[in-house]
Amino acid sequence: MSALDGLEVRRTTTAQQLADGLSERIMAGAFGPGDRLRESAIAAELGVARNTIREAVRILELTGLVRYEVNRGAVVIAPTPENVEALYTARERLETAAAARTPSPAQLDAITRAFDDLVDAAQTGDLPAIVDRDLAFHQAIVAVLDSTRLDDFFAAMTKELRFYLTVLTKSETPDEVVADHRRILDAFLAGDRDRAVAEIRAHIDTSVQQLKQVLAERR
Amino acid sequence: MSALDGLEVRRTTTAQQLADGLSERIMAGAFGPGDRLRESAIAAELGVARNTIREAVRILELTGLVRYEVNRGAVVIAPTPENVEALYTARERLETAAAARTPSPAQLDAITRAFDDLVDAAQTGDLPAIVDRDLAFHQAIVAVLDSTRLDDFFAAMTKELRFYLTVLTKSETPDEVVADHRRILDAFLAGDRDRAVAEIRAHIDTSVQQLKQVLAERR
DNA sequence: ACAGTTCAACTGTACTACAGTTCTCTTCAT
DNA sequence: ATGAAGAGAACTGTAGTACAGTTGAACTGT
Repeated sequence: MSALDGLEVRRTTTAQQLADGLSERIMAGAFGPGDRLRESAIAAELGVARNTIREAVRILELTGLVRYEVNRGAVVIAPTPENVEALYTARERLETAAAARTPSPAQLDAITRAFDDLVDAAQTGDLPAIVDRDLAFHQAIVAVLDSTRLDDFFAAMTKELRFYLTVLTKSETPDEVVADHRRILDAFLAGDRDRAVAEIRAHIDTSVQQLKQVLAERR
Repeated sequence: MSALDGLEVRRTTTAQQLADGLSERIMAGAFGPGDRLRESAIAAELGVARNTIREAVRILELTGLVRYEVNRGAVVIAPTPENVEALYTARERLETAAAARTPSPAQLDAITRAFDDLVDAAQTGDLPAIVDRDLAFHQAIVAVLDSTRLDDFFAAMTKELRFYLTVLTKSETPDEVVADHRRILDAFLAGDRDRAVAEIRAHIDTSVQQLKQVLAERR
């Protein structure tokens, strides 16, 4: 602990900060799926130049929350059925691949802790927190793959998914969520890799079915 | 075949075209690892405005060929040992996960064709072509995962890797390359998933060792 | 060889401008 | 009412200029 801890000149650009801020607001629902991000409006409101906003939005594109359409600018991604399907397929592949491996004690510990956190959140009933912990649990599973690149990739998908979930609010009760994940955790703790794979597959399958139903109803 | 085939108004932006062009040039070695992309120079040379170049480079960042450093601008990625290691680890996880699945006949066919292409290239001895076909073979393996998102992710890594390989020129002979891949293909064709996984693991392992050695010698 | 200084080059950001595209609203014909 | 058409507003994509702050490299004195 040095005497200079915490002292740090701003080691970031305005555009980066704007990207972070915009990201937060989008995740919080200030912009819905499919909404356009109008540059001049945002620039005026935040008191920065339009090209700076443009850069910020390009940075946002990196995280996958928006995509560019020619002559229409940045558009917030929308949960189309195909998109949701593709997202969950990728998740399933990664998580089952992870479950097929033998986790290190530390990794097993991290998964267990993530589960405990989920249980805590479920008891309070705080829905956004539950979603957060749910996704963190799965991130801990993917970490068993021991690959930072895959961790990052999964984290990006998680961000996208969390956004969809805030929009779609799926219907499972907290108790069901906990029960689902407990089965997965048990399989891991028992060292039964086949069962872990199967549980994860089942869990993701029901999740995607639910989501697709919510999507269909929204029409 | 309509009378209007091929007629297409440019459905892309200048920045996108610039990004594509720059990407090509980087892949071709016009910029080496660690080189900075100087905005004003490029803008002047190509006759576009600097902010357009900036956008182009931000788009480039999406594909992973450059990354931004504060107050230094865009820098071409460099093959550090950690980076190469991380890349190959992610590859190994994805490819072995794919090999653990049962490929559809079409997928098996695609893998076989990719191998044949590799053999053709090896016979001509055209090194860049060999690298291309090599990577295409592995892309075909990952396709067994049946996930477009993972396909895209792998393709992005492939782009990065191809860039490194053009810089590093590893030492395997074409014959060795073909032999290596033939073993993998055989395991797939035999439907022996365990052997396929093992062969892939071995192949990637030797690749990464070779690359790391080349890296060490370059110092 | 080394620390300090200086200066040119470059990035990050702001502001202005304008052509071309998309969106919206109104008008007109069915 | 409904839909087609057209006009105008709003917005994006791009160009160009400007300037403060940072970085890197040459230069200086030690």
